Amino acid sequence: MNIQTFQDTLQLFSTADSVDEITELCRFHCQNLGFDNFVYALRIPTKFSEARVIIIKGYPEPWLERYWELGYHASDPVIAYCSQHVVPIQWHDLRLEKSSLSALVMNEAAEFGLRAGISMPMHSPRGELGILSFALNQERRSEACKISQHAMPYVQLLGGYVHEAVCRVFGVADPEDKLPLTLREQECLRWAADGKTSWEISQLLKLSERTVNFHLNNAMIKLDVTTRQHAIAKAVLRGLITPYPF
Amino acid sequence: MNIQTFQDTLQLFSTADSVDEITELCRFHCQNLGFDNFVYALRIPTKFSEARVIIIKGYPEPWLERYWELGYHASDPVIAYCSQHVVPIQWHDLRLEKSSLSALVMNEAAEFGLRAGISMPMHSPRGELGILSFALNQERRSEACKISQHAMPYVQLLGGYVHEAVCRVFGVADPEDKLPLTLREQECLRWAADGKTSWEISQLLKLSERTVNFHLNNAMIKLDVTTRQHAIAKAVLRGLITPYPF
DNA sequence: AACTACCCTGTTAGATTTGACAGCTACACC
DNA sequence: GGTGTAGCTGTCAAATCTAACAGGGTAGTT
Repeated sequence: MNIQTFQDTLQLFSTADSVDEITELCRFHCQNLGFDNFVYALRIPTKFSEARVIIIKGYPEPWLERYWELGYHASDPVIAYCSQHVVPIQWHDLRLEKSSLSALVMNEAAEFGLRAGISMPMHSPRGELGILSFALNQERRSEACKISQHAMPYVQLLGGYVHEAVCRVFGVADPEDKLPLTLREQECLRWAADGKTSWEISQLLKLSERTVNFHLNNAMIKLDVTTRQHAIAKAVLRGLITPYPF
Repeated sequence: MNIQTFQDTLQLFSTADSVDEITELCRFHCQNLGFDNFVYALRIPTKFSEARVIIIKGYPEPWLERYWELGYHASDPVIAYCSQHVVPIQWHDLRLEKSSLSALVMNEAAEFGLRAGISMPMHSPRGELGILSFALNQERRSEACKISQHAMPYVQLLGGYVHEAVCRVFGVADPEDKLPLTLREQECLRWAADGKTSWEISQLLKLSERTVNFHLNNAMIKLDVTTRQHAIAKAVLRGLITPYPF
């Protein structure tokens, strides 16, 4: 299939309005590109509770179950890569340290028939992270490389359209409650995330130390947490604050 | 140029390490795709409501000047579209209301030789927004449509690589070479980011409270900070830890 | 005038973290 | 055997944060 024809099929995602339709389209492209399995996972930072995860399944069910049960998402090198980049990666290009948790996850995946593959990260405006992956149960390494290499541009293109379709179907585009934090709360949090103590922040903002604690406390209440660490992790993850240099 | 050859040329962005190199590569692709002008703009959120903007120029200078002077970015329909989407748009597909500010901007752009075009939005992990645009000074509308249509997939692919290159060159979110946190350090940090106290973490990991503090202290030393908050902000921003589902 | 949202400040007690002093085991590598 | 790295545990004092009790203000809306 040449690129223009491929591009035309992508328009189908614009009209898909159910999970099943999207799944079918993905399955089609998966086969078409010569892969055995696919999965698309979307992480949506939610209000004050935890993140919400949506999955379009085309992976072996036993693996997905094991994956979530053992919390492999925390060590998955693909997720680590995707949360930092915007272009696709072939799994064999991931730099893994031997006998690391990351390597363990990848090895176990291989046992479930996910031996090689390619993943495309998608970031959207409100911090959503989507990952579209295609996998091969291919023994021969050179063959797998060839297929992955060839699929690179197609997967990158697909990523955007799958992402938009899923976001649309699940109504992710809610612009509501964008900034639950007031200006002062953001300022104080940002400095706290920069390692400043309450007293130091009070000097920076020319406030009393009590006021700084007041704002930070309000921020913690709004974020539904009880420590500054948790508040900062949450705020950073959903882009509510952007700590300075580093 | 077929898609595989095109994909190969994209790898050049990975090694570009100056604005000039990136500009040259963009200029090449601009001509190659049949366009007259291009521009890539990257908006990096810094403080609250403030932002840093980086521009790779391939647009008529007088237009860029006028654009910034009159604050057109506030009414630019391309920016409005790009801040909400992840797939490219052909300008003539933008829904404009007559005699709106948006229409005014587009009309004026046309007077500067930017009559038709296509733009690709790029969002990255920490809220950066990149927009890669190619423009045509083409009188005949049908001709322009054809070129834009054909360029769609190429521009979408280009977007990711230009974006990564610019972010790398300007040190946006540069992880200054991964600091290796040990397994235990990551675990402790992850739980701390989830609002757990040292004692709670010790129960979760079946360690003594002292040991948890020991690991967290080591993590803080490696990250060159003096508080847990700072350590967590840094680790989260660099993707060293992933506190939430995922 | 009442209500709301945001901002500012004070005190106190108890929990938690930070930084310093110690010491121990296990494994890999040269 | 020595060296390095990673992991584990202890005590103690000072710094810092959390949570609770207070109180004050401005500005804009209904």
